[in-house]
Amino acid sequence: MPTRAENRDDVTARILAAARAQLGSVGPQQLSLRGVARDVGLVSSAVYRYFGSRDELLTALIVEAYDALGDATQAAEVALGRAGRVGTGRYRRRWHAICEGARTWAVAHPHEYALLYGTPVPGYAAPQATVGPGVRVGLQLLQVVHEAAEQGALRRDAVPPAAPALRRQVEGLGLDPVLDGGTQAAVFMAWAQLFGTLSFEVFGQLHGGPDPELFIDHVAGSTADRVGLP
Amino acid sequence: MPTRAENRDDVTARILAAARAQLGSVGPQQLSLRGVARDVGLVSSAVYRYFGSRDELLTALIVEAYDALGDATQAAEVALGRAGRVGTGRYRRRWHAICEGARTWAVAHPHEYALLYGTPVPGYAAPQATVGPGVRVGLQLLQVVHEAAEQGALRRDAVPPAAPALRRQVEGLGLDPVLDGGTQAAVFMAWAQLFGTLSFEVFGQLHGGPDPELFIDHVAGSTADRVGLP
DNA sequence: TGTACATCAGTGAACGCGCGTTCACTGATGTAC
DNA sequence: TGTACATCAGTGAACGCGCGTTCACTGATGTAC
Repeated sequence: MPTRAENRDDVTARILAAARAQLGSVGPQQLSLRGVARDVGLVSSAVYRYFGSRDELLTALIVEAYDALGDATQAAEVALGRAGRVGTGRYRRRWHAICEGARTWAVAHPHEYALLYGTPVPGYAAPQATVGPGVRVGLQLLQVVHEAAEQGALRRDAVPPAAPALRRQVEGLGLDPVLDGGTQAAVFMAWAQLFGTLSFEVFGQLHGGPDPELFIDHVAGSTADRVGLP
Repeated sequence: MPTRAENRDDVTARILAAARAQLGSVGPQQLSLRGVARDVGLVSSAVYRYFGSRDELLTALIVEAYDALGDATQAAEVALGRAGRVGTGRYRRRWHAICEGARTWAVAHPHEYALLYGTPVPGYAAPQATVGPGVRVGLQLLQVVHEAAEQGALRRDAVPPAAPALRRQVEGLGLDPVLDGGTQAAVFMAWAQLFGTLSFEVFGQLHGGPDPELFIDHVAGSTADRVGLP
């Protein structure tokens, strides 16, 4: 006999699952609260016991999706095992694992990807709660470079020089006390490169261009160079 | 006294203008045929004399927007005048002009930008007509590199090496007979980097990150390096 | 130049749809004494 | 342990909305002879 609280958690999870499933076949803008309610077997108004509005449901989905993506890339890194911890090129292997893990997730979940990196849902203002999960992959990339720098392994000469104004501005963000602004800017660039590439693939801009699988590997390798990974 | 054909062109243009204007305040998915009709001062069914369906109207808008973007970047290049034709760094100046022209347009027309590079409109399959206009900026970037190569000015040692499989695949696309696959792959990367960066800015992912204006300059410079521009 | 007919733009009503959200309600689950 | 009351999940009807598209129509613009 489930307690009330247990039941509540269960139904909440089922609503989210149904919403996630709906994103499997339809874009974020099309996601309808009534449709979700139907799939769960609830009357539409019942959903309001769990989420105050459609926007709240969307926020929960966004956080969930960011976390799923972050989990995927983290798992890809962890899956390297020893190869990610020791030996020449361990930083590059981790970097590659993150990039390819992100691609795998994006291709497998195009609508969830669109929810995160596509056109913002209109009238929806991303609340603070989505910021943290939203930068997980970026921080993960930064972390690899950070560790390489701590080990003195970073090849700073491979990092493209940045204008002083940009360096100062980026350093002012206080993201990483170890890395200079130019290197941090390179990580930002790599981050935008990664998701730009994924968006091109998922949104169909790469049609008639390079093969996505070969291409992401090339992208990972080139960006690894430019952030100075050995 | 306008002839019938003139009138038709005029009304078609007014419908498109109203749709474009609607994109100024609302995303592509929200764009409604009835709303457009209202703005033009027509009854909704009258629009069907000009566009067979909402999708046809969308297609026309997409082509128009791609062309507006392409015109903007081309104009930015042309505005360089002599500086874009002679002297050391002329290729880099053109490359910068294109990147910054694209950013200016994107920031000024966020919803049109979203129409082109955001989440694809659901149920809408981009027809052939959008392919040509859709690659204008990419081809423009390629052209700069192509000309540099023809003048023997390209620094191929600055281009990151690409895996043979990718080189072959890209060369098989038959886009440019002068440039090797590795260089073409670098142009593709730069292209994805540019629009990845713009999407991050327009869609709000760059919040709390690098200053967009400083950043796009850095992006343009770094990508110019990596495609081998002198 | 004038007439007869065809073409076409625009109207207004209607169809059928799905949406988010509110509200008064019922009945079951939990809590306090 | 039993009773009285409070909390809460879920119901079903309703509100008001805007949407894309179809259709028979009117009246004006064009064309052929």
